Amino acid sequence: MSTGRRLAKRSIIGTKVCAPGPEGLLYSGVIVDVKTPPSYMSGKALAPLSPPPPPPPTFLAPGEPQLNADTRYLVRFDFKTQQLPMQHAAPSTVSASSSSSSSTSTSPSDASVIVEARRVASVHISPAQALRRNAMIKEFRESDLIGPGFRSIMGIQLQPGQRVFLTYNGREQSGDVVEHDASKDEVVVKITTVGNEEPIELKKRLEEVRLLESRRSARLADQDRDTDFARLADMSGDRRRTTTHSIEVLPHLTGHSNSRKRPSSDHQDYGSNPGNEDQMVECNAAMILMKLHNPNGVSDHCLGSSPGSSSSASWSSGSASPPLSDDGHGHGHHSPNILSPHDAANARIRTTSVSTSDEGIVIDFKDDRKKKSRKFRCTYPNCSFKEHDESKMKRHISINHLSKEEPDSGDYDSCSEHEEDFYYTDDDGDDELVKKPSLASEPTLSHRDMARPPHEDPEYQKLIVGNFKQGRALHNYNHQTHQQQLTTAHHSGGGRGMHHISSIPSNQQQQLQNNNTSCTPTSHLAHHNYTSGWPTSSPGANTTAMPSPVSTLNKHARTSSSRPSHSVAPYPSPTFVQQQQQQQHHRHSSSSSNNSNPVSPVIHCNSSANNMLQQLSQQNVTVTAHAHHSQVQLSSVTITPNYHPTQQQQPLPPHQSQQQPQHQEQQPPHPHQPHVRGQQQSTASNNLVATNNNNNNSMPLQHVAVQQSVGVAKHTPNSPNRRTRGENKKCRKVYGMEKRDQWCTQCRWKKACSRFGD
DNA sequence: ACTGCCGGGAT
DNA sequence: ATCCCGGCAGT
Repeated sequence: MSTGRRLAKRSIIGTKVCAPGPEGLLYSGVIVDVKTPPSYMSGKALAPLSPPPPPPPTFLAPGEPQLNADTRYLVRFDFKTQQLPMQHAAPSTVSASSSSSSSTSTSPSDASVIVEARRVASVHISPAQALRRNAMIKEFRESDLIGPGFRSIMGIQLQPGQRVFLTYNGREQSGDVVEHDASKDEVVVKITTVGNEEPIELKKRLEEVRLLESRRSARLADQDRDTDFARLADMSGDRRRTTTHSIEVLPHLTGHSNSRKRPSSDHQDYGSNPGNEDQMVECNAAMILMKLHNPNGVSDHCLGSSPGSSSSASWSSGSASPPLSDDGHGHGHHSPNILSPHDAANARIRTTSVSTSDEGIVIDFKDDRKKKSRKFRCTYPNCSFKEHDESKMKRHISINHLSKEEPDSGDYDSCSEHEEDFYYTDDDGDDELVKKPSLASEPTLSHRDMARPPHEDPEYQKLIVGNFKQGRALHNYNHQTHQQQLTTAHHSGGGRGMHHISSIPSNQQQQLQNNNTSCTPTSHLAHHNYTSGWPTSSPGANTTAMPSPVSTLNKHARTSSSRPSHSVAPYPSPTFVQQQQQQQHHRHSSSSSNNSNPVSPVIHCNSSANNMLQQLSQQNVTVTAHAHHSQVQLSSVTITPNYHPTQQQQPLPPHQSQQQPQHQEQQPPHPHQPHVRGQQQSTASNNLVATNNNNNNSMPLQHVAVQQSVGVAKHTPNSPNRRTRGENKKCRKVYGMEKRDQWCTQCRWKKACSRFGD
């Protein structure tokens, strides 16, 4: 701002808000100044009459007394003035006069419009300042502003054409309001999705749309961009499809103009790299990865291991937009990621409704030949019915076990209720070897679950958790007869909720997974394969609740410090760990509500780890799970491509250091099972390694290693040796923001305090 | 939400 | 070397 010093972080100045702009629309902007009542003069008279305004209160914290209803906020809109149908003259933008007289009160409100031709009389202006010169500044009352600390979007009547942001497919999309029916709380938003020329219209509730773009770090934005290969592939053309707005967004909105923005070390900033070479490099890398995952060249689900990415990146790159992760059929590998939503949707539906057992990710590797030879086995307790025809199987379940009336159509595939899916399983011969009861539940991860990083979208999680709870509440009903085998000791809602998933129409599941937009289905926590068919599941496998690695992703316990003063908590002994596991077991896995990641239901499942491993094994990845030291909880998961065509994983000795892929001679008929169980039950091991070759096609052996390292000091990849947070007072605390110049240099630089450091 | 501070970019 | 800031992670 006007002071050379950088603003205090919590100064209200710089806050991003939305304010009414031209045509009754709301535009984003930044508070650049606050005028408190004493200095406030009538907005209309402001520009011409007032003397040069006093320097703005630089360190004005929100909530400070002088902020009251009379306070006026100068908001600099993010768009450029030239683009506006407003009438302030462009010349004024270059006038350095502080009394720019060109400002006219053109807005419907009493806010005055001025153009920032600032008191910065200095000769030199930075590019950023130059940019700002084009910005339009208006003055608003507090009540005019929408944003954090001001009004919320609720209660606002959105005008058609209003630019809004919403979460679509797990990522932020901008769109334009087509219509807002406040009475129905329904906002129709038109968005243009990548890879889809046709804008689509979504119905959202008001609370689901945002006026401001999410405040995401440039890095995250990069990550988002960079790892979305579908998007990349589509980016050759016009990257920025803008909709009807003619207002050009300032570059900084899109994260490109920040001169300080560091080019991410692990992510190329394509935004600033118009030549697409880097994109190509990364695309190629992605292709290679995918080939690694599936040497057969069959199009693969991109589980998303971005090259060189850290743990979080690995997952989040899986954030891979929905379209790119779904279809494994027949696209070769030329552009596996480019799918029309239609295709993707079909694939998804197909996956959800057809695959019932060992699929999830796996299904996509199966070719048609495979499918033809499939056999389905009823998993309902005490029923060993087998059937080659899936429809018949469903019919069998429906009629015999679910006591359903036969639907008119008799077409179980198109039936919207897929409860039957829950009670049968793919019974391929080779599957049978693998599926011992102890292994219990089938992989419940559709690869979508794996690919999508819900932690990236808090809204998404919120929604789903909410839905799950809702579902739990709603579904205390007639399924109890089918529950017996689920959990004997603890019959709380978790199991029921899980169970319930089976009755969710696959298209809804898909929609939920995919899109948290309008549809609000009920409970979706788990996948239909949740254990029910496996009454003899071993206790250990059955209830090892493993909280979602995704939700806690990338949280590394800071257990080591370069600081001597830092006391490192003793790691729990392996026994302790086991006790923990058992406790959790006894507490019952219905603690599903504790799990914040309903999207990867495998986590909730019996032997969920195994399932996940199975899934991941198909991806030829190594999963490294770092557990929090005090719980058996995955604190982070690292997935790395791990191609060992001729080797398999072997269980790690408990003391073995983690993150070392272990190998084992290939060829045990069904290797993963005993190993996993052994580990889980007997061992007390901090490491859990599962091997798995349960793939039904003849892919090369792959392995998965999940290493639960309990209590082993882990460092965040980018912050090894991070010192623990000091207990002592820091300059900030001692002096406060007001006396920042009294801080020690380190504190000023956001470094470890050198004055009060511990 | 706030805060400490690391990593790393800019100058 | 200094300044600055994004962002992670602990509280």
